[in-house]
Amino acid sequence: MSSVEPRRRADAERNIAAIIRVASDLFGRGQSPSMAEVAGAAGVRRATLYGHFPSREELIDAVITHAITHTDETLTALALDRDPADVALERLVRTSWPILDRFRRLRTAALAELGSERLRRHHDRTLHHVDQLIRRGQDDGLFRTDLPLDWLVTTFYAVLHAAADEADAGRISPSAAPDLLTRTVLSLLTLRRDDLPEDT
Amino acid sequence: MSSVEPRRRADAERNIAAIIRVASDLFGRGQSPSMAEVAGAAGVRRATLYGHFPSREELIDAVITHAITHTDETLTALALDRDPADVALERLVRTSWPILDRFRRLRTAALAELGSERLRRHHDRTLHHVDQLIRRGQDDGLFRTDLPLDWLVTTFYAVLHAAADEADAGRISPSAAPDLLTRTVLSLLTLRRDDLPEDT
DNA sequence: CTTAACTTGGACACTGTTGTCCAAATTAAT
DNA sequence: ATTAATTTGGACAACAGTGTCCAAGTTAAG
Repeated sequence: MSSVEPRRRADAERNIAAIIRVASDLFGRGQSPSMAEVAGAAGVRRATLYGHFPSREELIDAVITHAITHTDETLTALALDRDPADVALERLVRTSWPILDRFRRLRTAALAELGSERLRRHHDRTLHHVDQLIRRGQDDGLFRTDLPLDWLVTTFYAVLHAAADEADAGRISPSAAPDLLTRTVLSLLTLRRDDLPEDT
Repeated sequence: MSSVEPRRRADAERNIAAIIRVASDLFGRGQSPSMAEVAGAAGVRRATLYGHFPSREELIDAVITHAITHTDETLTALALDRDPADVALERLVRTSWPILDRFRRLRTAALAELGSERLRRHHDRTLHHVDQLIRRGQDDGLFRTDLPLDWLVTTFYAVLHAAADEADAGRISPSAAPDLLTRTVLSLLTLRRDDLPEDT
C-alpha cells in the first residue's frame, strides 16, 4: 500500500487508530454513522477526521482494509485446515463468530456506500476461509453434498447473522449463543445419520 | 379502523392504491426510498402524495397495515393448522416464502424508521402463523425440541431471507429456490437422533 | 353543467450531511 | 526552546430530503 511513511506525529497516529476503531465498531453494528458521529465517538473534531480521511469513501475504505487484515489474522490463527472439518467448524463458531459477523456487516455497509466495484479489489480472502472449510468438509464426507456449496456458505452466514441480531436485541444471552449456534450450524451442515455412536 | 369513510373521489382512491402498491414494493426491497421516489414511481406529484399521507411516518404506517392484511389473508388461506406440521411447512415454503420475506423486510424498514414503539401496535399476527406452526410441529414430535422455539423461528426467517437475497442477486435461480429452501428448512427443523442432547 | 374534490407545478423554509477553509491554539519532536 | 506537525473552533457553500403552501388547472360526481 504505502512504501513512503510520511513520518507522522504520535498524536496523529493515535487519532487515526481511534477513528478506525470506533468507525469499525459503528459500521460493524450495521448502522450508517455520519462523519460527525464518527468524529465525536473518536473524541476528535470533524476537521481532524477530514484531515486524515479526505472523504467518507476513503474512511470506509480504510475501515474495510483494517477489518480484512484483522479478520484474516484471526482466522489464520484458528488453523481451520487442521482437524476434521466439523471440529474446525465448531472451533470457528465457538470462538470467533462475532468477528465473522461484524466483517459481514461491514462488507454490507461498504457495498451499499461504495458500490460493488470499489469493493472487489479487496478480494475477500476472509470469506474464503469459510468457503474452503465447508468444501473440505464436503470432500471428506462429513458435510452434506445434497445442497450446493454456495448455498451452504450462504445459510451458514445467515444463521450467524441471525444470532448476532438476537444477541444485539437481548433476546438470547451472549453465553447461550455459542451453544445454540454450534448446534444449529452443525446440524445444518453435517450429513444426516441416525446411527450416531454415543461417545461425547 | 375507520368508521367514517370520507367519501373520496375515484381518482383519489386510485392514486392512494398506486402509492401504497409502489411504496410496498420499494420498502419491501429493503431500500429506503425518498418521498420523491415514491411519488415518482406512483406517477404522482409530491404534493399529491403529501395530500394523502401527511408524513413519511404515516405512509410507512399505511404500508405496514396493508401488508399485514394481505399477508395474513394469504397465510390464513394456506390453512397451516391442517396436515402434519412438516407438510404444512413445506406448503408454506414452496408457495409463499417471498411474501413472508417481503413482509419481514418491510417490518425491518419500519422498525428502523418508526422505532419499535409505533410498530408494536401492529401486533404481528402475521409472524404468529409461523410461530404456531413450528410450535405445533414440536408438540407433535415432528420438529426438534433441543433448540428453543424462538431460535427456530429466527433461523427459519434467516434462511428465507438469505434465499431472497440470493435470488435478488441472481445467484440462485427462482426455480431452484423453493427446492433448496424446503430441504434446508426441513432438515433444520425436523428431529434427528444426532441432535439429541448429550446427557439427560 | 356546475360544483366540489383532487391534482399540479412550483416556490419556500428547515434540517442534516458532506466537504472546504482558515487563523489561532496546542502538542510532539529535535 | 524552537520548529513543525497537528488539532481546534467555527464559518461557509452545496446538496438532498422533508414538509408546507398556494393559485391555477383538471377531473369526477350530482
